[in-house]
Order: sequence, then C-alpha cells, then structure tokens
Amino acid sequence: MTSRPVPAAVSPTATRILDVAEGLAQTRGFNGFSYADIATEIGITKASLHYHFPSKAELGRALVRRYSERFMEALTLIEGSEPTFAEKLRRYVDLYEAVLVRNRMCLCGMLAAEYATLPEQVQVEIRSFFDRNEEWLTRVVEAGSREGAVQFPGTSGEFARLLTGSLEGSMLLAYSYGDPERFVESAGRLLGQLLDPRMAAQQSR
Amino acid sequence: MTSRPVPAAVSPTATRILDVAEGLAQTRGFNGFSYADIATEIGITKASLHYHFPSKAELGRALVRRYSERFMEALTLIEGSEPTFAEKLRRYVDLYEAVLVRNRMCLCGMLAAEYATLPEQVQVEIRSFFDRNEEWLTRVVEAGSREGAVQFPGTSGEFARLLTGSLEGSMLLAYSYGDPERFVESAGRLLGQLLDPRMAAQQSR
DNA sequence: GTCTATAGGTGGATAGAC
DNA sequence: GTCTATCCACCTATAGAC
Repeated sequence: MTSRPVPAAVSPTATRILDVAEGLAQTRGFNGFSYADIATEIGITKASLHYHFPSKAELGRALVRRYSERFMEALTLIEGSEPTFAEKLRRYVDLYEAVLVRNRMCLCGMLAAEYATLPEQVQVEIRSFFDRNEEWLTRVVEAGSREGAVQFPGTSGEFARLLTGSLEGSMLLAYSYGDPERFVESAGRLLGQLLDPRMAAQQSR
Repeated sequence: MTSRPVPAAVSPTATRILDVAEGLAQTRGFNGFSYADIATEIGITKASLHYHFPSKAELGRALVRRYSERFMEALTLIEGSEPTFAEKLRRYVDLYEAVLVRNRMCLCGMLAAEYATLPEQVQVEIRSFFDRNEEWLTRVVEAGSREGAVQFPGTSGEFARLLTGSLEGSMLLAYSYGDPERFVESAGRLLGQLLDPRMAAQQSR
C-alpha cells in the first residue's frame, strides 16, 4: 500500500502546545488566551513557548492550519465507504457535533468573529478553511443533485454556502448556551427541510 | 396619543461612548477594544470614561442592553403595518443586512463567540437578546403556520431557533469575508427553501 | 464632568545562562 | 530546549485636583 505524505516532524512539545492552545482558542477565542495560560497548563515557562512558536501570530497560523488539515482528512474519510448523499451530509454534521460535545466551538467559526483583530497569516488560514469546506460540500451537493437526492434553486456552491453558514451559526448559539442538543435539533431540521422539501411539507402540522 | 415610557435620561456623553463602543465591539469583539480606543476616538481621557461607566463590565451590560432594546423596537415596528408572513421574515432579514452593510457583525452574535470570557452581567444580556428574538420569531412563525403560509415539522419554537442560528451564522461568514452579498444570497435562499418547499423543489435544476 | 497622575497587573517578546 | 530575568507596551481602575 502507498503511504500518503507525512508533514515535517513536529516535536512532542510543539504538539502539546498546539493541543492546549487549540482548546483555549476554541473556548475563549484567539484574543482570550495568553502564552501564560498555555505555559501554566503545560508546566513550562512562557519563554520556552517562544522557542517553539516565536510569535503568537505564528502559533495561530499553525493552530488553524493543523485544524484545517485534520478537518479535510475527516472529510476525505467520509467519502471512503461510498455513502449515500444523505449519509455524507449527516456525517458532515456529526463533525460539528463532535466538537460541541467537548464544549468547544468550531475553531474557525470562533476566529471568524475575531477576524478584524487577527494577524494576516491567521486570516488567510481561516478563509482557506471555509473555502475548502465549501469546495468539498459543493462537490458532494453536485453529486447528490445529479443522483436526484436533492433539489434546489441556484448553484451547488450557493447551496453549500448556505449549509456552512447555517451550521456554523447554529453551532455558535448552541455553544454559547452550553447546549449541544440545540445544535442537533437545528441541524437535523435543516437537513430534513432542505434535503426533502416535499416530505417536510407533508410532515408539517 | 399615548407616549410610550422613555428610559431614564442618558447624558449625551454616555450616549456617545456607547455609540463608539458599539462600533468597536461589533467589529473587534468585547475583548478587542479598550477604554483607550474609545477615549481616543471621542477626544476625552480614559479616566473620564470611568465616570460614565465605572467598569468595562457595566459598559458591556449597557451596550448589549441598548442594542437589544433597539432591536426589539425594530421588531415591533415590523408588525405595525400588518404585513404578510413572508414580508415579516424578509424585514427580519433586512435588519441583519442593515448591520452587515455597515461592515459590522451582529453585536450579540459577536459576543456569543466570546461568551466564556465575558462578565456574567453581559452573558445574561446576550442570552436575553436571543431568547427575546426567539420569542418574537416563534409568534410570527406560529401565526404564519395558522395562515398556512408555512409548513414544517416540529414546533414553531424549533423552527424559530433554526432561523436565528442560520442567519447569525451566514452573517458571521459574510462579515469575515467582508461581503454582505454572501449573506443576502444565503438568507434569500434559506427563506425561499424553508418557506415554500414545494416551490423550491419545482425550481430546482 | 473632566483632567493629571499613577497604581497594579498582564500582554507578547527577548537576552543570555545552563 | 528550557530556564531566569527583564523590557516595554498596554490594560482596567482609582485618587484627587480643577
């Protein structure tokens, strides 16, 4: 079997730093945590952190890039078992839910709010995340449309944007209420209504 | 005619402070601006700000409360001319758009991301905003449902939550991309698909 | 109500020893 | 790689004169 390319080796400490910083960023935002917070939790000094990530901007860039890479890998995994269109979307939603049940917000949704205050390198990574999400979803929706599994006006890309935006927003509110069920509720309803409008209409009361 | 109750008089300076702080909070978040930022823009000293708002927590509380009150007033105005169900929703969406075209994010959507780091008084006001939004939308949806203008599975409240979450999320992404059109696109699509599923199905390509 | 002055703390970041 | 020590900018907040 062929092994896919592995990113340049990252030291265990750098990984640990990213792990801790990720949790902090997903709950408090990029401006809501400091090097001191990470240092305390890991048990090293602030100065040592700067050896691994010279500036907070570089830490942020690495943070979002890793998050983004992992997310894309998860998207690739979804398509592995050749699921139906509805299954693909359900698993896509599951990725969001998995973040919420850990009492975290999507890293990129979180940073989208702070966008104006972020270092440019981080802004670029955030956009890349959403662009890649949209590309994947567009392909999925396109395929679903060809199979007749979904119908909608406009382009697949526009439909994909609506999905991403709606899910991020429902996630944001569920996060702030500390109630993942709120997201599950809305996401299920969204898919149900958008995917099979005729059934939704029949089910109405 | 009867005049509605007016809130306790607020000094012109306090109003000016709130105006500036609101703009900053909507673009940079609550943790993204300081007393110094406000002071510079207004042309008074930081110390003077503390006379009007002793702590940043109190400033935040006042900020969200005013924003919330104004938003609710706008919602009341929507119902004034006895519009159709579709018109009410469209005007609701217009409120979001009006914020975006000023290159701002919804104050409460913005602060929802920072929720974990906010003073408790501010957290309470944020929740209140979303709860009141949901209540208003629920009533509107309930009425629309009775008139047969909309059909959906589940309760009106659940449908209302889906709408709020989806709009806030589409707004957040449009804000970070600096592209209000992105929101208009998605919001129009959302209403179109959810409000008349059968028509949406027919329009598909 | 607004000012000057300042306290007391935390932010990210660097120098240089080990 | 990690440490101690330190810098300097910035933060919220207060005291007290005007």
